[in-house]
Amino acid sequence: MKPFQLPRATPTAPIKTDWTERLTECGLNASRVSVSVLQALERSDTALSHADLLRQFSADQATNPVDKVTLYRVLERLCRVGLVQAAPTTNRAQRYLLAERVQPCQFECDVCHKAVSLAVNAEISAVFDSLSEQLRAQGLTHLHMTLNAHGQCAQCKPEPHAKRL
Amino acid sequence: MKPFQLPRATPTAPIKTDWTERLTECGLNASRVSVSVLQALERSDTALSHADLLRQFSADQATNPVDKVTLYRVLERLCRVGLVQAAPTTNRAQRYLLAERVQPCQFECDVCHKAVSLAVNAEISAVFDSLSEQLRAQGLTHLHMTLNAHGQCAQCKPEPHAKRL
DNA sequence: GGATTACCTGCAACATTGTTGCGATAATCT
DNA sequence: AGATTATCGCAACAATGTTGCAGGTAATCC
Repeated sequence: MKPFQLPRATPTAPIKTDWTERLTECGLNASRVSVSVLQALERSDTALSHADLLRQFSADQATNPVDKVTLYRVLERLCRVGLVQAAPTTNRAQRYLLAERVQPCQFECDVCHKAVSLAVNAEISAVFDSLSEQLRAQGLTHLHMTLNAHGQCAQCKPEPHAKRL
Repeated sequence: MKPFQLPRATPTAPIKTDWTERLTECGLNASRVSVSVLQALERSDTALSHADLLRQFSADQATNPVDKVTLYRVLERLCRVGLVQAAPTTNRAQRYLLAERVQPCQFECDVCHKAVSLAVNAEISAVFDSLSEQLRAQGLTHLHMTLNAHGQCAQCKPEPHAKRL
């Protein structure tokens, strides 16, 4: 199984990166680990897994050690308040990215787990908007919305009626 | 954390349930475990996890024993050929259902992982169709497409500017 | 129909990912 | 500064998924 990599995130607007203030606004403490995680996600082009983040932190272990359990809890908190978004993959590895950078439309290969971003046109935006409304009407706080396609990429495509694979 | 439950699947058309034939068409053997899994998914109203299926099979262990590794591999095969669909959740537990029963639009609460199905209207169908085309153009075999919204349900909604949660 | 080949199954051991409990520490409030 | 409460870190654990390999079963070839 080839490694999974989310495509580059392309933020549409500049992100407010005063993490101390944003954490406070969300009712969280501006703690060392929380801020470090947000900064790491901000620096990264791609969505990062728990393991990725842990690796980064263990690199400068002397200056900024982070426990794995703490990291899980920080990520859970950041997701809960909506600053960060978890992107589940069929890979079973959770990946995290700043909520502002969520990719709305993606294709993921069920075999190799490669991801491809799809173009977002006006129709899709309209659908997202109308669904947002439907969600609010049902008392659901909608933090983000994604459209995911699954299947096989060109490399992994099976011959449909071959006797065997 | 409350247990996660996918909503009832509502197939739009009757499913062709001659699993032996369908497996053969896909280039797979109509083996005991494969057929059992497909039948179990067919019987079930909801998407089933690997653990759910294993529990079912161990109930009639004498007649139909299934190894957990075999089950993982069967599910992987069925997903690969597109008969079955894996539905990843933010829960980290993979759930499986017949591809024909995939729910296209869902909301999942990031806190309690409860899922709610959303109405599919003509606009959404149109978007799905246009994306299907875009996928084919890129050499991607599109087996299914889902629109997922995440956030907090009414029960789990945080007070936005409260001092603490 | 028997040999060959590819597919499928089961067991054991292992790897990865995430969780719980609890005492210690650090951030925030007054 | 002192009280209060969120956050952190460690250890142990739980759940989920994977690899390697030996053997079994089904499909194909001659």
